[in-house]
Amino acid sequence: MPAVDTSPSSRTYASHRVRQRRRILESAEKLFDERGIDRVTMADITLAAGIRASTTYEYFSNKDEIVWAILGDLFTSSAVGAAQAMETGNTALAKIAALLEFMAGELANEPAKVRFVAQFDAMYSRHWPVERLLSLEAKVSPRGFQAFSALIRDGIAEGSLRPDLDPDLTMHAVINAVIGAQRRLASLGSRVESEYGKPIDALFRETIRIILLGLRAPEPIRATQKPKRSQPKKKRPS
Amino acid sequence: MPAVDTSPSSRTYASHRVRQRRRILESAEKLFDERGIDRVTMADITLAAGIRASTTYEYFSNKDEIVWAILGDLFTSSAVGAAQAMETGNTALAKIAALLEFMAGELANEPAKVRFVAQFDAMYSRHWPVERLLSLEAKVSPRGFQAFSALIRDGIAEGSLRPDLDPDLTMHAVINAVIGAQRRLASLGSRVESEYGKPIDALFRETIRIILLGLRAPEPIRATQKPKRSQPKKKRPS
Amino acid sequence: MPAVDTSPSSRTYASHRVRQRRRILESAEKLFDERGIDRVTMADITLAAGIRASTTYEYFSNKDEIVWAILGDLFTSSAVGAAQAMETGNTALAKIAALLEFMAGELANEPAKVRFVAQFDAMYSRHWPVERLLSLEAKVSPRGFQAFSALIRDGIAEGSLRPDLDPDLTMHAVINAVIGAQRRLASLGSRVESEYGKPIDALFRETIRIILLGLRAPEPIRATQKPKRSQPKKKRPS
Amino acid sequence: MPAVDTSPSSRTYASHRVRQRRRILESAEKLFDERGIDRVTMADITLAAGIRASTTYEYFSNKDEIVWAILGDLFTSSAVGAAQAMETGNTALAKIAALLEFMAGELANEPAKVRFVAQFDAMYSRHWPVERLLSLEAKVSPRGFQAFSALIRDGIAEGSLRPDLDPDLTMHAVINAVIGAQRRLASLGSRVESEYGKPIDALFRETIRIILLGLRAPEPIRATQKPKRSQPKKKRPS
DNA sequence: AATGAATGAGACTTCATTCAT
DNA sequence: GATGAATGAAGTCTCATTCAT
Repeated sequence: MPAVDTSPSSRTYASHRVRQRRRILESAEKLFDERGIDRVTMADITLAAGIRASTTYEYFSNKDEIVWAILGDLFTSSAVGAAQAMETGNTALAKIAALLEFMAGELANEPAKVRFVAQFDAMYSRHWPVERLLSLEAKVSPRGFQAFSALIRDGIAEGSLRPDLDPDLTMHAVINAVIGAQRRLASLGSRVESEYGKPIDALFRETIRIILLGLRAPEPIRATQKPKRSQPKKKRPS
Repeated sequence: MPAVDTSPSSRTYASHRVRQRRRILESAEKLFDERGIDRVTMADITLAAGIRASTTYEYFSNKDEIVWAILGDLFTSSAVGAAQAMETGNTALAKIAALLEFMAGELANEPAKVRFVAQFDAMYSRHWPVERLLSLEAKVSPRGFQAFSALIRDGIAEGSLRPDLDPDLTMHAVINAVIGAQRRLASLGSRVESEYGKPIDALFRETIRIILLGLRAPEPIRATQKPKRSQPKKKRPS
Repeated sequence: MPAVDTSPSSRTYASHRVRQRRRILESAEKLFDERGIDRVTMADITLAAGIRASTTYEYFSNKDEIVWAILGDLFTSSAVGAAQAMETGNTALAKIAALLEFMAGELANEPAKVRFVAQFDAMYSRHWPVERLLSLEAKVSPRGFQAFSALIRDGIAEGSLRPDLDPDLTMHAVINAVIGAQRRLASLGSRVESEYGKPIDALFRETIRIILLGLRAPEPIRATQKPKRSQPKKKRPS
Repeated sequence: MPAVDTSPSSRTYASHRVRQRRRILESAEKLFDERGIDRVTMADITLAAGIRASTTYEYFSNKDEIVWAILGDLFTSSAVGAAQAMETGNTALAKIAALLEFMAGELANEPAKVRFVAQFDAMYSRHWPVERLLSLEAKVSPRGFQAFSALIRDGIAEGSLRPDLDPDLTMHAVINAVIGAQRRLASLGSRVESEYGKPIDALFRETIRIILLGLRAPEPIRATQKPKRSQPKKKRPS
């Protein structure tokens, strides 16, 4: 991407195309969230974008391409954010905490995006061409999930994580659970508060806290000393 | 399938009706899982059930009714199973463990059912009449979620759960996370193994283990003794 | 019709059949009026009659037969009433007045019946087998419309009707106009009052009055002078 | 039809659209007349118009819209014609005569249009949204029916109409009767001649003649003698 | 006599997509 | 590059009617 004259110079064909494309994607994303992907028609999308249905085909060859494009954007920004978040931690536990915290942020700030991926997972992930999904994920987290095993191993070695964790299993399980929780909360939306009586964010952060408690090494140091006072001081990790 | 006309007294209109209804629901459930609810047509369902499209309307007034009927059955059997499971535990922690274990069983034995509910949550729960959902849930768990708060309180009192848990929050967070994890694994299906390299069941049980570790009171006994030997003995809860 | 045990003895098959048949016809007539003949389904009719759709076919071989049956009843009772009414008059003018008055009564007392025939005229009379219609009408007014010509001739002779009327045309024109007016008022129903600001009955009687004024021989009193030359000169207005 | 692409500037999208729309309406009108509104399907209409069923929905969002469009056209052209006709008369009686004559012309020249409105009145006017009907009528005859009262009053004042007419009632009654007669004759169509033995036009004109005779002031000329006592005595016949 | 069940035939409508302008 | 028009293919649902019980 060598300085595509994105925003500034705007009289070019190229920049116009980019803008139109973005408008279509934004309309689509909004509608997909409001009504569900399968309940949105091409006409809905394009009208909301202020163009005519047939024009859309100048930008996307069909509806699926729109879904893929949105998905790609979402994956990318998620992956970038997650990677950045993990850089902030010192210990393995802190890295994991930062990752989960990043996901809490996504849920709080961009629930629509989370819902979109939730839809995709539930409805399409099993039916759409696997190769394409894989290539999307590969682009996003190049080294795949191998890094996770190393992370757990590091944490055990440095003493921030429980020693009895399975390096090849734990992190996948944690990620899956947290993503699952995040998407479920996003999907239920306002129904969460009306049914559970608690704000979404509080629920999600409690989930994170419990999971981190489950990962953390059980008081390795303090064990030799007076364990009594230990808990009261404890604050939510993260 | 030797005895064809099983079920209640056959040959009656009523029993025939029940059987036909069941056939339709089974066909529908299978197809919904295979293709996604919105990608299944009434004609698909009825042909799979061995009847003609118009006949279906003698049993269900429209497609949504079929979805609701399946959903109702699923909710009911889940709720019954969950309640039974929880009766087996002595401590609060054991009850919770039994509940989560029940969900692991669902995932392992009836992934299609789990996937169906996952679809519903992601696609329809926000768009379908709320009242109906609520009445369904009310029928299923009459006392709603109040019991959860009491459970946590009991656990703290009896010493099986961490004392710093929030009785009104924790259990909701746990349930949400575990349901989220369960449904996500069910939705991803075989992709889990090909991407994570681990069987679904192992991942889910690891999730359960970590969460229970996070809930459990931190080694109240060990504090007075030699902590060294403690972990080796530890077994997965459940 | 040799004393068919219609109402009294009611345990017979025959009487049961007659009652069921009547219930079907009554339900149908009501619904036809409420929704329009083509908008009523067999299921509607039979459910309203408290029987099941398939049972209807024990009484009427199809929907059209129901329409014909209702139509036949209506024609018959109208024809009988009209004939009776006309017997009351002494002069031709009085007979005609009595006939029109009878139609005012129908409109006031049985608007639903009038509307039904209006529907039939507008929608079906041109499309349904003509022979059947004719045979229905023949049964109803055996001598057809020939009697009308004689009536006008009598009226002219006796001096109650204008001498310049065309015996073979006038009465048909009058009947057509009055039936047209009657059915239109019945069809418009409550819209008449809200648009014209006058009750249906008042409008219809004014119509009758004007027509009778148009038919009546002009000023029998004036006969004191020279009546001979007056009418011959008259020409059609307009 | 030499010049095919008549109408406004052809070749434009707009003009094409107008032409297509007209073709659809013409096909529909024809079929509605031939078979009855409810017996005509969208497919019938579109095929008759030389397009495909789905194309119709580019022009009318459903069948009802087609009916309304036709109705609107018919109302408008009728109202315009009626207004023009009434301008030709000098006296009130002449105006009324001109109006009725205009309706005779409609019946003779455009029976299909008359039949369409007859159908609508009988079948739909009571069931379709009243507001829409009213707005249609309002557009057509802005001053509504108030003008009619004035007309009768004028006629009485100038001596062309009977002095004992009710200004607020008579004209409504006349219009209703004549419309009723007109539509009935149109609806019965060829059955009129075969049953009554008289051509439609003759019957309708006889109706007009009688009504006008009923409205006209009785023999103003004969006033050469003693006119004073004649009218006051007159009472409603019947 | 009554009716539950079944269904063929179709009606209306939607929508992604193509194509000529 | 944009778009009006057109449409095939499908989908949901309705209903008069038949038939076995």
